[in-house]
Amino acid sequence: MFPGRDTGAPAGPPAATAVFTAVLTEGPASRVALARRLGLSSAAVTKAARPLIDLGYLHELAATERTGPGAGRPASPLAVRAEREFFIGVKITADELIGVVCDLRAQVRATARRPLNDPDVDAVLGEVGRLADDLLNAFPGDRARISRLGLALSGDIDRTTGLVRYSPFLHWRNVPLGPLAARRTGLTVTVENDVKALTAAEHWFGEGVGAESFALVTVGTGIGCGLVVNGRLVSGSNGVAGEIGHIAVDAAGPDCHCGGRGCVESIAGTDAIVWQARDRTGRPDLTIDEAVALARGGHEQVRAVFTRAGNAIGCGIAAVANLVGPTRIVVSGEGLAAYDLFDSHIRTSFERQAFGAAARCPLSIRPLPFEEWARGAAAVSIQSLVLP
Amino acid sequence: MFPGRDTGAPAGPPAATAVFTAVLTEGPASRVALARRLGLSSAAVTKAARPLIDLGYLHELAATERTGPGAGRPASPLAVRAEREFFIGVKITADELIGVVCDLRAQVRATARRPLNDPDVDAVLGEVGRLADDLLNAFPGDRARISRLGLALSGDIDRTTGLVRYSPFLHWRNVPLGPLAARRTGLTVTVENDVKALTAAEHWFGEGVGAESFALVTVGTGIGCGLVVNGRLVSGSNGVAGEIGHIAVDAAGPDCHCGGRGCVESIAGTDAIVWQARDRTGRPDLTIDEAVALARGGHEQVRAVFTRAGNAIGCGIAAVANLVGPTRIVVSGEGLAAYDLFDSHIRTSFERQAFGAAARCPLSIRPLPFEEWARGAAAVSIQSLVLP
DNA sequence: ATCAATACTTGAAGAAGTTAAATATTCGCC
DNA sequence: GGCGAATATTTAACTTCTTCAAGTATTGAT
Repeated sequence: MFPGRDTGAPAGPPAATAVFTAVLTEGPASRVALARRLGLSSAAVTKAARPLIDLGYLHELAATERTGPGAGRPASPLAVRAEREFFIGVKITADELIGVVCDLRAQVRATARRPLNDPDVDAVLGEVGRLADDLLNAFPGDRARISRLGLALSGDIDRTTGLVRYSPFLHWRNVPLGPLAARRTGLTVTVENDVKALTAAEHWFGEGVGAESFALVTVGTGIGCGLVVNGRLVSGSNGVAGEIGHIAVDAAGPDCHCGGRGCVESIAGTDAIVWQARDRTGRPDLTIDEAVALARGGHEQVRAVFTRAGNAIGCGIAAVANLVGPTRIVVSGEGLAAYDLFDSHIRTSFERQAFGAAARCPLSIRPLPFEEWARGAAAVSIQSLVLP
Repeated sequence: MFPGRDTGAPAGPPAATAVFTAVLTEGPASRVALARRLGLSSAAVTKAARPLIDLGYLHELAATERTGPGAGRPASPLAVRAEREFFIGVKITADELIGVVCDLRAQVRATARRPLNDPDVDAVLGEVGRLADDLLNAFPGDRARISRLGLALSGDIDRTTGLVRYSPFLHWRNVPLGPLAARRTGLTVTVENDVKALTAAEHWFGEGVGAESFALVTVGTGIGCGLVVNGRLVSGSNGVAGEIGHIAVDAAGPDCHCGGRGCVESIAGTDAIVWQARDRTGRPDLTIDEAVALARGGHEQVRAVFTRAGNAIGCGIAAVANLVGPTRIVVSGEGLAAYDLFDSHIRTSFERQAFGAAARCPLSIRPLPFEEWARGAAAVSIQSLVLP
C-alpha cells in the first residue's frame, strides 16, 4: 500500500475495524447483533461506531424491520454509506488495461479500458495514469472521494511493499510498481496478484462472505486458485500458493511447460485445449472459439477434449477440497465461457475424487465478466482502507 | 479439553501467553529479545513474565552468553522449567494403546503400552485408565505434577468438545471421549485426530518451529497430512482436511476404497503395496515385511512397486506445496521404515512436480518411532495448558 | 573511577473494553 | 391513554493491559 494524500481512515481500535468489516461484508446489522456476532459488549459497539458515523462511513438505517417477538425498542441497524468513498481498480493484462471505479461496497460505478502496446515500465505507468484520468472523467460522482487505486496482475507480487517480483507476461523483475504508481497518480496504491485479488473480492463481497475458508479457481490460459484459510488469504512462503494448475492428475499425461507431467493446466488450459483440438481435427490453425463451436456442434473428438479437461479440473478442485476443506469453492474464469462443455464433467470428477464429507463442499461454476478482475483490484484497495 | 482438578494455569493476559509460547517453542530468550520478537515493550514482557516465574513455569538462566558488541548489562534469559508439569499422551490404535509421559518441553520421560482387545467404549476407557496408572507408576518424577491427559486417534474428532464424531477402526460414532475420560481419570483431557496431534507436536517442538506454514505427511496404511497455515492448524469445514491420500495422481490408476481412482493411497498405502507385490510375485500370502525384503534384495518387479509408490507420494506432496506453499514439509510414518526404498523417488517426483519456487520447500523424510504418535497427543495437551 | 552501552524495573498515564445502571421505544393489554 | 414487559442503545465508573518515560543494574573499555 502506498501513500498518496490520506483522507482520515476508519482504522482505529480493533473493535472499530471489526464492526466496520462486519457491516461492510455482511450487510446492515443492529449494534446488539454486531456485539453478539463479534463477541463484544454492546457498549463497545456503540463506542466503536460513533467515529465511523461521524466520518460518514456508517449511517443508521430507519428501523423498518422488527426482529424480535414484538415488544421492545426497535433496532437502528448500522449500514455502510457506499458513496462515502470510491476506489479505482485496474487489471493489467499483456495487451490491455481494464479499469473500474467501485464504491465502498464494491459495486462498479464506471468502467474504461486502454490498449497496452509496450510492456516497458514507464509506458505501463503512463497508460495506468491515463486510464485513471479516463475513469475520473467517466465517473459521475464526486472525484474528490477517490483517493485509492488498486492494481492487479498475474505473477509473483509482494502486496505489502507493492513490489512486482516477477511478471512473466510483462517480463518484469523486481519492479516497485506500488510506489511508482503512487508517485505518478498521487493516489494510495495497492498491488496484488490478480487471482488473489479476485479471491479477496469474492471473500468480502461475493460468495465467500462469512466463510472461514474458501477457494476460488480460475480457468483460462492459466489455471489458478486463490485460497482463504482460517479467514486469511494464503500467500505461500515462497510466493507460491494456489498453483492448482500444476497439480499432477495424470501420470500418463502430457509434459507441461513447467517441467511437470500431467498437470491440470497441460490438459485443461486454453492452449492445451486448442492443441489437442487441432490434433484431433487435423486443422493446425483452429482457434479456441472454433474448437468450442465444434464441440457444441457435436464433434465427438473435440467434445472428448473438453470432457478430459473438465475431468482434470474436477480432480484438481477435489485436491483442494481434500487438503484444506473449504466451506465452498467458486470456479470461474475466461475459460468458462465454454461453461456448458465443462460443468458436468467438473462436477462428476470432483464428486468422485472428493473424500467423504469433502464432497459436500458446494461448487459454484460460473463464467466471469472480464471487468470482474478489475473489481478484484478495487476490492483489495477497499481492504487496505479498512484493515490496519 | 475437559476439566479435572486444575493447578492454576499460566493462561493470563495475551502478552503472558505470547511470552510463554515463544520461550516454550523457540527456547530461552532475554526479555528484550522477546519484546522485539513479539512486538511488545520490554516493560510488558517483564510484567508478563513475573507471574509465570512465580508459578514456576519460567525461570531465569544464568547470564552466560554475551550477545551485543561487548558493553552493557548482560541479559538474564527466560527459560521454561520443563519439570514444572508433566503430561500423559496416549495414542489409540485398533489393537493397542501407546502411552508416554512428557515434560513441558515435550521430552518423553516414560512410556508404556497396553493391548486393546475390545473396541467397546467402556473397555477402551478402562484400558486408558489402566495405562495412565501404569505410566504414573513408571514415571520417576512427582506424580502430583501430572494433571493433563491427551488422547489421539485417527478419525473425525472435534477437539473443542472432545467428541469422536467417527472412528472407522473402533466403529465409534459420536462418542464424547473427552468428558468420559476426564471423569474416569480425574485428569484434564484433550482429544485430537492423530495426524493433527503429530502436526501440532512438530509445529511446536519439532521441525515446524517458527514456520508460518508447515505440512506433515504420514505414510502408512493410510496416507495423511497435517497442515499449518498462517500459524494455525487447518481443520477443514466438514472435518475433512489434509486428505493427501485421496488426491488423484494417476488417471489410469487403481480404484480406491474411497470411490476415487488413482488416489495416492491406492498406490502407496501399505495395503496397496502389499497387493501389488503379491500380484507381481504371484505369492498371495506375501507380507509387507517380505515385500520390503524382496525389494531390498533387488527383486526388480517389487522394487518397481516401491518406485511407483514413491512417485505417487512425491506428486501428492507437490500438490501440497503448490497449493499452500508451506515453509517446510516433513514426511514420516510407519511406512517409512522402508525409507531407503522411497526417499529418492519421493524427492525426484516432488521436484519435478513442484511449481517454480515451491520446489525450494525443504523436505525432511524420516521414519517415525511409534511413541511419537503418543507424544503428539501429549503436545496437544501442553497446548491446551498454554493457550486460552 | 568514569563513561557508554545494554538489560531490566517501576510508576504514571493511556487505550480499549466491560459491567451496571439509566434512557429510549415499542407492543400488548387494560 | 396509561402501564408494564421487552428489547435497543447510551452513559459513566471501573478493570485490564499496555506503553512511555524515567530510573536502576551491570558490564566492558578507557
